[in-house]
Amino acid sequence: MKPNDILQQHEVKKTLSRIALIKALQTSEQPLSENEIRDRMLDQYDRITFYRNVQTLSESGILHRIVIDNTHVKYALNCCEKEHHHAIDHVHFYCKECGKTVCLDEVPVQQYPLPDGFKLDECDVVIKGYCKDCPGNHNA
Amino acid sequence: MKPNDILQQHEVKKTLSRIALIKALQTSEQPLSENEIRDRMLDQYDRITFYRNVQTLSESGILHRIVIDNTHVKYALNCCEKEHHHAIDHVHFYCKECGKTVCLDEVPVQQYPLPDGFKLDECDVVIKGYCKDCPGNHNA
DNA sequence: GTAATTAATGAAACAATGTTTCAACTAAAG
DNA sequence: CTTTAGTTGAAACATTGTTTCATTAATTAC
Ligand SMILES: [Mn+2]
Ligand SMILES: [Mn+2]
Ligand SMILES: [Zn+2]
Ligand SMILES: [Zn+2]
Repeated sequence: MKPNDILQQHEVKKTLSRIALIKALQTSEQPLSENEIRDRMLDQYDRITFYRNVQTLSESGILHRIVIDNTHVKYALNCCEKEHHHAIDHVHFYCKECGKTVCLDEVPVQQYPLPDGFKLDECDVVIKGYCKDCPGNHNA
Repeated sequence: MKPNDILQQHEVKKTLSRIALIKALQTSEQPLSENEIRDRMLDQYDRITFYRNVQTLSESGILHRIVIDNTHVKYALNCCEKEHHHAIDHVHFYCKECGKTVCLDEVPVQQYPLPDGFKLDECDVVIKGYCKDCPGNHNA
């Protein structure tokens, strides 16, 4: 789907930096870090604008943030089908060796019991391990 | 259990700043942020030492870090019973209104299917919502 | 208890991620 | 084309965390 159409469909203004951001994410099968996106946006990249657009586009349901840990954050386009506003309903995988991150779109987060009176809003699940391209025999 | 005994049992040096850190965490039922710990450590607090001790004590199984998101991290003592080295086997809850964080020690993280060849190392589950003391009627 | 050894501490400087303010600019609507 | 409301980018700042290295404290050997 074309960046222009995605923006129009979600009713946010079509600007050059947003189009470049969406294009950058479309060049990859996997979620990307800010630096990986910067490298793909070339001169259309500005840090402040990037962070603002991440917020706007994530609120409008175009993309989602994946917090691996406090120092690693990835960004991915949402599946075109789903238009949830901020609910990430699937699990994420992170390879501790190569850093590759995968949206496991087919793996829904499970329901966990909460103490009485507690209300659930969202549930983040990040699985860390080693992808099939990485041996990861770190203790063998 | 006394800080001194905890440190001895896990075979790390008994220093003033480590004892003060453990004491600080023991004053609270819930996980604490760095600032909340600082306020409880008074003049025994130093940022660099704090971060180094968090690393050492977490590697030795005395405490664990809870990454709520990239800007909110909490710290909690491990249950005395369990001596897992870095495996957090339980789910965490975070109240979006008051920031209170709860170790749901009785709620184990569930098993999720991974793509072929992928190896699991750890799985972080953070549930965000509203605790029983917070209405959280943010859209009602 | 004292000396020797080994690890921990704290100052300074830095790094990564993200935010706020505000003037200039651009996209969308009329 | 003009207006207007939203977007951009510069500067400065905030938070979380690390690295280096000289000094200091904790443990071990005597
Ligand atoms: Mn995803
Ligand atoms: Mn916990
Ligand atoms: Zn890998
Ligand atoms: Zn609350």
